[in-house]
Amino acid sequence: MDRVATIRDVAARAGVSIATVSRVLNGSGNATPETMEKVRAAASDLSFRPSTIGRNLKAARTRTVGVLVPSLTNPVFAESVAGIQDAAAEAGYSVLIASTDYDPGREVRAIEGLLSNRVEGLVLTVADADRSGSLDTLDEVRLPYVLAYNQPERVPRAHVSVDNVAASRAVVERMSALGHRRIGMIAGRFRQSDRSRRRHAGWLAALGDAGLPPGPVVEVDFNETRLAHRLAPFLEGPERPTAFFASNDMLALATIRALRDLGLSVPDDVSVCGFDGIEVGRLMAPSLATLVQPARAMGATAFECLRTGFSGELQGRAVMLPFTLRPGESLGPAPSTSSQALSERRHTQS
Amino acid sequence: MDRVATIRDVAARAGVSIATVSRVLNGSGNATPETMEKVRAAASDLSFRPSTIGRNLKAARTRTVGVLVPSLTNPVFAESVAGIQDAAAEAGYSVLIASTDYDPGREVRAIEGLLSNRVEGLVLTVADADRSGSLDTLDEVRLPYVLAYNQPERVPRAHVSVDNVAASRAVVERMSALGHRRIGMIAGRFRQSDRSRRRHAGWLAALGDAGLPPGPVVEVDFNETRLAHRLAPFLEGPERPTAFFASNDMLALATIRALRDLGLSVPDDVSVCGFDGIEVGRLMAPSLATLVQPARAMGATAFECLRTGFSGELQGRAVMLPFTLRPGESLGPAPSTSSQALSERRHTQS
DNA sequence: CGGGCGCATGGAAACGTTTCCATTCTTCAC
DNA sequence: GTGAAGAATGGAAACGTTTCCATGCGCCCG
Repeated sequence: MDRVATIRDVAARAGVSIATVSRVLNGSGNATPETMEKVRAAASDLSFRPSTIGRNLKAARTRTVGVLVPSLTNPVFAESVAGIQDAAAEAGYSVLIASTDYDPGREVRAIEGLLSNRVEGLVLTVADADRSGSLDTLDEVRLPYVLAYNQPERVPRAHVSVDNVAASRAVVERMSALGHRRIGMIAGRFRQSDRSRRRHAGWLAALGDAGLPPGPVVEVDFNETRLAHRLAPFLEGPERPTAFFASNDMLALATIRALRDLGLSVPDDVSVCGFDGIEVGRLMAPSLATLVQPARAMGATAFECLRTGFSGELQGRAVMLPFTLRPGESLGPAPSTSSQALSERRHTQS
Repeated sequence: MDRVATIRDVAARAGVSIATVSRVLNGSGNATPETMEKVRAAASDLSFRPSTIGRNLKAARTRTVGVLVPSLTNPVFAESVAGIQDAAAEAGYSVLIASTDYDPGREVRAIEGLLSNRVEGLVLTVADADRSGSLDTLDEVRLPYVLAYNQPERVPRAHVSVDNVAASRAVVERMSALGHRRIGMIAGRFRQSDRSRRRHAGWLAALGDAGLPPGPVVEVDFNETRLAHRLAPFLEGPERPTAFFASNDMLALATIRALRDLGLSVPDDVSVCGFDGIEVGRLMAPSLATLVQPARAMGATAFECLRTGFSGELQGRAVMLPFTLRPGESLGPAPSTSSQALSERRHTQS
């Protein structure tokens, strides 16, 4: 009696067959007005909700998509998941979610789980789309998927992203226009992230075009949050960078924090620009200059691609979303007499 | 041929019955070593993954929990979802997620969807746990659920939260100890949020205990991000507050931003303390002082309560998690000669 | 040497739907 | 009035599992 009502209960109460109940409730086939009325009344009395699991079994489709992200606590992924969510709800799909916390073991288990749940497809962001066991598995079982944020270089895989190289160029060009000549980069591990590699490539290319020498590159781990000791070695001497490009916003925030801890002012001594466009960046002081990816649209678009079968026949296709450069107080003009002013201020401050 | 393998395919390939395949793969019942070997080989050849949907239908349990949050893009919810995720993965549960974006219509649809998917229980955060149609629905169908963050006042409902009143008192006591005598509050709409009401109550009580008059209360909408015009009226005159307590961190950030826009310095002119303990608060300048809720543990605990049947017989029970006050640069001592210093600075700045 | 016991295995039902097909009944045209 | 067409409805199969029950077999013990 605590059991939830089944279609059989409804049929019994309405005095019809289960076939009729099904037809009435799904609007398929015809039925007498009074039959429809009886059925609807019975269903409502019992607060009957068709079991999607029974339905799925029969229909061999689940109307469920899987989502796999490295972390929900990074706003850029949270936002993209929200976009997927919106689009999925709109289309009547459910969303089964899993996060990996950058743990390969958890990643394969998560994929196994989603596969067992017979999701119709996946939207996911992996560390390295060129070298991913999980993606190989998906290819093997022929389950459609669309990558978000990833931009595979060698293996053709359906993905939605921004043009990371062009976007990074835009950042560097901006810095260059502001008078910066020595521009460093803080980047996620190249071996672990296709995005980081691409963004580094764009940085390097733009520097070349501008005739500037590449500044220091600091590779850091995803969850590294104390960067002061990593940056300190590069901040001595007259050749020190006046600007840093961070390969994502969390790194940019950590960088700003570290620079402050080291007694430097942002942007007076050193400018910082991030990549992602997280919203909190607007609220802080100094507000974060960043290359904005349309995160919500990224998720929504990825879902839409998936739903419209984009990755079935059209495998390996890519959608590039537009990016914009959001100005912010963390990115200012290069200091004019940088070396003196800086040294003095640091002495008085410490 | 593009079909995924079923247990029947495995049985055929191994030359045994489906019953045997099921037993071997589930480790239930006995089987000859060579039979087990054959079955495992066949399953692996076909990369067979038992369909949880077939399994669920039979077992009448889905090993799936539903999660409903107002928004995934608020870090405090994202973090709690991550905690649920962790605990669920650990326990072999899948997580079906839905977000409402503070839209009641979306909320009921989301609940309907989760119900149809036959989740075994829900962890959710609603606007007002005392007046929620969704919760009434859940009570009606007797589906176990545990609230996270919510702290219902009148209706007994299982929940995991911090003691919002005590926590708010702690904030006010801290402010009072720092010399603040006029303390305002920025709060989410009371009608829409039990948390906001509780935190307001704590604020009020603590002020009373300290013999301080209640400062201005500014009620704002959830997604209101430009607060300058709302705050401006309260920042004139000698009786203006020297500190604001914001009922959540997003509001605190918006408040700091607004104060800066109005030419005030945080914390030299006005202090601000938030509530939630979001991580980004640490990274910004000034770093955010905030009442820290253990968000991840909140999610994990809520899931655990759900799993262990907490809300079945033990309906209406509550778990209170410990909170801490995280100091931050946004909360400093009250300005000594506040009125003169402030007025002058404002004039020179604007 | 025979009876019984226990182990390995298979057959079949059940879970909650949808849907094909068959059946009954109405109705209309000739 | 008769036949056919079509509408309303019901019966039953199917989806992929798990699990109860039955069957067959080998072996041990008396």
